[in-house]
Amino acid sequence: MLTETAFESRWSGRESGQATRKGFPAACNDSMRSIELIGASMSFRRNAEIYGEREPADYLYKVVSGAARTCKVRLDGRRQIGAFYLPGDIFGLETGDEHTLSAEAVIPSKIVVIKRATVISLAGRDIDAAHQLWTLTTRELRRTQNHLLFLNKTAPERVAGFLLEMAERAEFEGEIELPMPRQDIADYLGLSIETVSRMLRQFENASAIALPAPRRIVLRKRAVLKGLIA
Amino acid sequence: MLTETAFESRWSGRESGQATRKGFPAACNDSMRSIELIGASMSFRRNAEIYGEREPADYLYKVVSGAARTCKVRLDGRRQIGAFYLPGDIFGLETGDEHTLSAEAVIPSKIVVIKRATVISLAGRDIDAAHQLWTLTTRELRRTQNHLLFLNKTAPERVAGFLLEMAERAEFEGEIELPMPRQDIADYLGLSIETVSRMLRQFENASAIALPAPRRIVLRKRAVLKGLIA
DNA sequence: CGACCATTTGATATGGATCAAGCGATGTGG
DNA sequence: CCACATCGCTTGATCCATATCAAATGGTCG
Repeated sequence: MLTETAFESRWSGRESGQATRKGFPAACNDSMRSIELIGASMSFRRNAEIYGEREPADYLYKVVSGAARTCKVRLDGRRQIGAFYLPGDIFGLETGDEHTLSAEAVIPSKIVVIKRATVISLAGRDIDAAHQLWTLTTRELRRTQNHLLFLNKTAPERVAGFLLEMAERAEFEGEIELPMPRQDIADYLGLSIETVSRMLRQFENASAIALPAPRRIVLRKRAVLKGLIA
Repeated sequence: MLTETAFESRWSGRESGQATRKGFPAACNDSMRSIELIGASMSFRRNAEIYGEREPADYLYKVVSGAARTCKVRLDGRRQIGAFYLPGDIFGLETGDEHTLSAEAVIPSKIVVIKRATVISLAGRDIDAAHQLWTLTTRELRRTQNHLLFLNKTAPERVAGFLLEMAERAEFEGEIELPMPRQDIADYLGLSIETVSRMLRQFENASAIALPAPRRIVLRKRAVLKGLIA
């Protein structure tokens, strides 16, 4: 099956020529391109830790293939996911000297790593690099603010918002391949997996989406979802 | 009464020599000091809008006295407060070309305003200015991430976290003068005013705090509050 | 085929919202 | 100087959205 093959090549680790992703500001794929030149490429297995909370923030990371998440786990086991990073996205700059969140591979992933000091020292000499670094940070800030905003919405609003966000970042708008399990979505949205599941079912019953497989979501009526996010 | 006088001078608009605030990284009061030199000072009445959502983000702002909040109001009237800014804090850089949140004065406030283009062009020439701009953005990002983290906690955790955060920024740790009404706290924490009120009462019953006046909070047992935030 | 894991589905519990007074300051006009 | 209105806050009673608990189902891989 054609789509299944695409899915496999994109998410399962046998990445064949990391696809250029659509619907993404050019700057994001292009800025800090130098990272790929100077950085080292590393592979991570599913759920492998990329860095831990409180570890010194010595590196920046760029997703080549696969997907990463940042998160904070609390004593009682509750977990908040800070963000998901897809191919082309850069992460690890969220902080001062040490990481405030840990990072893990959602699925088998290739990540390019570069010393933070190199970037910062480059930014100290090259005004363009400095500007790129700032742009990147600003983008991260906007994303975080946006995330913050949906945490005081209702469950349907959160899930609809998540789907629309993923659709914008997806290779083909209108069809989403989710790299992450329901638990990750739940922890990102501050809901239980059961509620996430029920909301998806509800959207499907309203024929706003179709669910050919748990990790595959087809957006049928974008307007219905948009109407939900208030 | 001594403390009452301090309160008045700080929050009521007859600001006498904006106090240097304690417990705050030096960089925060010092960075972008130039703003005060080149910027224009403006006064805002209580609840006056400083800028609106979707307005072009042409300026940066620094609180001289008083307090500001950023927020987003939804169709149904629900409101999420993004952050509070106290004297010395800079805001308005959260975004790209237009503000994603609006900003208002919490109480009568003096705000210094500087053209964003000026700052950005300065940063384009001066590597130090660029670095300061980046530092400021990073700090904002960290604050936002931290805020994000408490939105999936329980009500007591959120309120305790808020008190500890305010205490750290307060002039005198151990005694907090809140510039904002309960509704603002509720909208910042994603709770109802009733719940905020009940949590405060609960902390008072546990003698973790004292409430000599609604806007005045004395921290008696910091450890109890810290224990609550999990 | 069988075991395991992720997901879905159903039943019940609960934290916090909402609804509805009451209360205490602050300010205003008589 | 005091009655009274107003506003912000608190308190109590009830309700509801979502969590939690408990199976059942389905998909994947050895």
